Amino acid sequence: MASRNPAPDDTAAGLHGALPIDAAYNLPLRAAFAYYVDNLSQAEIAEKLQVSRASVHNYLRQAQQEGIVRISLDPGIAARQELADRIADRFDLQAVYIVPSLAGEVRPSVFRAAAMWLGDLLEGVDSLGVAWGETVHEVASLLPQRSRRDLHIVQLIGSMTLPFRFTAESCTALIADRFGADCFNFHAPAVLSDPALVSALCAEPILADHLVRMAKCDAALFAIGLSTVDSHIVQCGVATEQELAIYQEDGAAAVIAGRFIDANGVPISGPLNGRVIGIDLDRLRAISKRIVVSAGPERVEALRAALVGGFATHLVTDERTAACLVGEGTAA
Amino acid sequence: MASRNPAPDDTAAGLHGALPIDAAYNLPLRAAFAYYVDNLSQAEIAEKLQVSRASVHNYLRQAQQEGIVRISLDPGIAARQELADRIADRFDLQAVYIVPSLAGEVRPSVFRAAAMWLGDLLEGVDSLGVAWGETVHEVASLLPQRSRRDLHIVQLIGSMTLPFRFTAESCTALIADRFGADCFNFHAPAVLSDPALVSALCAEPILADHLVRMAKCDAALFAIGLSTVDSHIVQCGVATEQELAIYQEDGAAAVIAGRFIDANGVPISGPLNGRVIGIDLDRLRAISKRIVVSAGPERVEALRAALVGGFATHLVTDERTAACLVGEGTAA
DNA sequence: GGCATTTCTTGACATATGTCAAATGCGTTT
DNA sequence: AAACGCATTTGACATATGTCAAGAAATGCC
Repeated sequence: MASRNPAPDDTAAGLHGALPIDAAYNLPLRAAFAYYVDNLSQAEIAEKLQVSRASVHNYLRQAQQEGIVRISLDPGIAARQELADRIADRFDLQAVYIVPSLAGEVRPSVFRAAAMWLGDLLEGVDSLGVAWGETVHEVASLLPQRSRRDLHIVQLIGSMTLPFRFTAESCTALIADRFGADCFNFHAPAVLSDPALVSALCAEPILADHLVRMAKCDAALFAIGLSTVDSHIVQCGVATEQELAIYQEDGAAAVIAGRFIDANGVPISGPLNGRVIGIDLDRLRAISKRIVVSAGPERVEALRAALVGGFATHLVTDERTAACLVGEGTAA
Repeated sequence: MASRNPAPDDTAAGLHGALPIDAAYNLPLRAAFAYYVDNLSQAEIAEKLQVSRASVHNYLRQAQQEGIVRISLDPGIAARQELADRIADRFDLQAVYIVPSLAGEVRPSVFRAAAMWLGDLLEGVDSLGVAWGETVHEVASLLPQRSRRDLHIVQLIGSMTLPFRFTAESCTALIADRFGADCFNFHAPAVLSDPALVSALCAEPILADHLVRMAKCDAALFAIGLSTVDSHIVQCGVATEQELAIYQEDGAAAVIAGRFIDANGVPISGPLNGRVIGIDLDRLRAISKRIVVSAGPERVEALRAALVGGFATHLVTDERTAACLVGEGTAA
C-alpha cells in the first residue's frame, strides 16, 4: 500500500513509474471505473481496494467533483421539445433548451441545467465572452469541471465592486477555473460619470486590447436584466433610481450588458449614454453564438424584448417561461 | 391526466400542443430532470408526479436507456494516464485510453469503456468504417443511445454467415441504430475461393460503390485478431486450419480486417491473397482516425504488431495490457 | 364487444448508498 | 520527541434505491 493518493494535480509521471500496476494509487479514478463502467457495488469496490465502503463513497464523490464522472442530460432532448421548436421559429433562434421543472423554484433548476449544458454549447468555440450578474454567476458556480484549456474567457462588461457576491471577476474566474481556461478580465469600472473619461480610458492600450479581444469572441454568455426598481442594475450602482426612472419612461423593457432596450428590442438612449464601459449592443449582436439564460415569470417581458431584438441565438429557459413567451400559460 | 406517455419516436408535435404544461406527459424526461438536475429524491418525484416510487425508478431507467441521461467518465482522464503517454509516444498514436480495471475480466470492462467513449471519439467524424468480430460486436452492443443522424456507418469487410452471434451486419446495424445513423452494408462474403471471382464481383457497380464509400471514411473501428488456431478467423471460416498454418509458418502475428501481418506489422502474403473481400490494409491505413479496441494478455503480441505497423491512431485498452505493451508487467 | 396479450404500475421487501462524528495517520512546528 | 493541525478514513446508523411478482390499464385482435 505504498504512496496513496497523490495530490490531484500531481502529474503521476515518474512517481509510480515502477509501481506494480495494481498498486492502489489514483483511487477516485479506479473507483469511478469500477462503479460506473464495471458496475461493481461500492461494497465490492471497497473490498478490492482494501478500504472501507465509506471511503469508496468519498472517492466517487471526489471523482465527480473533479469532473472524472460526468452525468448529464442530453441537451438534444431538451431542444427537441415541441415548445422549443416553436420559440426557435418565432424568434429565429438556433436552439432553445427547455427545462421541464418540477421543483418549486424554477430558476435554480434552469441555472443547473445551463451549467450542465454549457460545455456542450461551447464545442468548437474558441473565445467566450461573459457578462455578469446574478444569473451568470449562478451558472458559473454550478459548472462542472471540464477541461477546455484552449478556451478564452473574456469579460464583456466593466466591473463594479459591490454589495453583491457576484462580481464580474468572479463570473469570469469561476468559468475559467472550471474549464481550465485562460481568463481575460476587463480592468475598468462598468460605469463612469463622464463620457469623455470613458473615451479616454478606452483609448488606453490595455483597454483597447481588451476591446479587440471582445470583438474576437465567437460566443457570449449573458442574461437579461429587469428594468424595474429592484433590478440589480440599480442595486449594483450602475444606474441611479432617477436614471432608471428616465429609461422606464422611455419604455425600457430590459437591460442587456448594462444597456437598456425597449419592448421591441431597440436600444434606448438616456443618461447612461457613453458612460458605460463594456461591449455595446451592436458588437454583442455581432458575436456568432449568443447564449442567454433566463427564466421566471417576472422575466418574460424582458426576455421577449431581448429575443425580438435578436440578441440571442441560443436560449436556456424553463417550460413555464417558454409557454408564456409564446403567449400560452399564465405567469402564475 | 390525458394522453400519457407517447411512444418514444412520437414527434410530440401537435399531440399535446394544447395541454397545460404541467400535464404529466414525457414522464421519463421530467423524472430525469427532477432527479439529476433538481436533485430531488425518487420519493419526492413520485409525489410530484403522482405515481409510485417504483415507477419513478422505471422512468429513470428508461431515460437512461433512451440516452436522455448520459453518465460517462471523462475520456481525457484515461488518456492523461502516464502509461497512456508512453504508449502513444512509443507507437506514434494520437491518443491512448487506459481503463484501470479492477474487475476480474478485463475485456468486458474495456468494451464498456470503449462503448462509452465512442461517441466522443467520433466527434467531427462523418463516416465510420466498421470491421467485424467479437470485440467490435461487443462494443457495438454496449453503445449508449446517442443521436448522430448525420453519421454514416460503413461495413469494411464482407460478411460471413456463421456459427456466431456477431455477424458483420449486426455490428454495423447496432452501431447505426444507437447513433440513429445511416448504415451501409457490404453485400458480399468476406472470402471467396477464386481471386478472379473476387475481382469480377468487386467490379460490379454495387460493390464498386461500396469501395468508394469505404475510401471516404474518416474513421474506422476495428479490433486485432489472433493468428492462433482458436482465432475467430478460423472459426468463422474465413481461413481453414491449413491456410492458417501456412501463415503461421510465415510469422503471422495478428489479423486485421481479415489480413495477416507479422510481428513487424508487415502484411504477409499467402493462400488468401486476392480472395478476401474487404478493405485492404493500405486503404485502412489511409483512414485518418483508426480506433482500435483490444485488451487481454493473450493479445499483447498481436496488438503490438498492429501498432508497430501503424494501423491505429487511437487505442482503447486496459492497464495491464498497456503495461505489457511497453514491456512492463507480466501477462499473468 | 369481448378476449388475449402486452405494457405499465405498484407495494413490500432486500439491498445499496449517504451521512456524520469519532478515530487514525501524517507532516510540521516547537 | 511531543504537540499540533489537517486531511483522510472508518463504523454505525439513517435513508434512498433496486427488485420482483402480482395487479391494473391499455392495446390489439377476432
